[in-house]
Amino acid sequence: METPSSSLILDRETKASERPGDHKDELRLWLRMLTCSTLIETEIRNRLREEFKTTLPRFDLMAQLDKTAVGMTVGEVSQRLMVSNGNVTAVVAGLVTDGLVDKRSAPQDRRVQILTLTAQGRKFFRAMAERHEEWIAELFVGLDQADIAQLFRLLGQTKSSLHRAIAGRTDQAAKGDA
Amino acid sequence: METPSSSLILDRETKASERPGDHKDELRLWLRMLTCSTLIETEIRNRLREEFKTTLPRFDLMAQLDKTAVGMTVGEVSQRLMVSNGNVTAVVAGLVTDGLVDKRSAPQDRRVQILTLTAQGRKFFRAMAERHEEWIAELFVGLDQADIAQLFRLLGQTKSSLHRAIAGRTDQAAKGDA
DNA sequence: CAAAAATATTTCAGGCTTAAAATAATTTCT
DNA sequence: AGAAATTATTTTAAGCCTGAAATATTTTTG
Repeated sequence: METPSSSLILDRETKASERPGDHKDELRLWLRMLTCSTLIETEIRNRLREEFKTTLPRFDLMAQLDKTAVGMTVGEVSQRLMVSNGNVTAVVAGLVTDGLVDKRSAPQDRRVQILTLTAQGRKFFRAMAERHEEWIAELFVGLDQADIAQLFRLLGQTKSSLHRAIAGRTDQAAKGDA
Repeated sequence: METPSSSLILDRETKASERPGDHKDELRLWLRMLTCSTLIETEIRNRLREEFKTTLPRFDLMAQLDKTAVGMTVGEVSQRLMVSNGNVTAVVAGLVTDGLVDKRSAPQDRRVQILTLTAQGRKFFRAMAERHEEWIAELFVGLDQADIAQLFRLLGQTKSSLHRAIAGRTDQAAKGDA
């Protein structure tokens, strides 16, 4: 039950906590995050094209393969990159054609394809990775160490929140299907 | 010239400020931001498909048109969404087919195409926008008001830094071309 | 052991996206 | 006015990406 005066106050100073159902702050936050991501991604795409004549999906895929000595399966890569299997298949096809990636079925389980960087691929990737790291640093140059640490921490919280919310909904959907 | 002892210290406690040329923190920050963006975007895509049988590019385009009463040109939309003109042309084509968007050349300048939401389009978009806002709030539920404000502020700084860095490089490239 | 279930990948159809070239219309310059 | 430059959009070719269906292989089960 509200008194008349409290709803007058509500009209004049609208704090988020006093407006159930309003989530404009979260929305603005998301839009700003998306703007930042898009700006960075577009810039990196442009530089990869200009300086290395390649694409971001190819760079990302090679980055995964560079992390391992023994190679990685299609499924592993698709999970880590958060893209579909079919997409990995397609991008790998291009990289194999260019001699940057090697693909062979595992001897003990012929369903599985093992992907590795070729010597040429590894060398090429390492050169790109070095430049890539410099580009990123250049883009974040307006933030000092403390800002970076804080932002990293807050995005860590965000990531946890996202995983919980998404897992929660996925579970519900699965229950509904059963 | 370094004394032997100072390089020993450098080996043992590697602070970023003591390692010129190392930018691992910025890289980790970018990867975490990308993870968050990708998780949110994928989840929103899934929900738009399931609940409204539509796509994120269509939603984003309609969101721009919903902001104006008089309509928007193809160029304006492409600039705001940070996508190519050709892309807007293609997505609009689908929306026009579905009766959600109206497209007509401006009477005073026949190069220009004016895009507006149809009545049906506006109604459909508003329904989606309401759900969309709820979804975003749900995803960020693990952050309190202070976290959101702080993250928003830091992303604002990031955005400025990006604009400066990108403008700087674009200028240089233009100078090189001249 | 053979059928059924599970797993890993590929194929397919359809939509998104871009850069560059082409088209169309307007504005500027002489 | 007429040529040249500019502006707005579309087209095109190529690559990325997805979900769903298909294929191939291995594991589980009866």
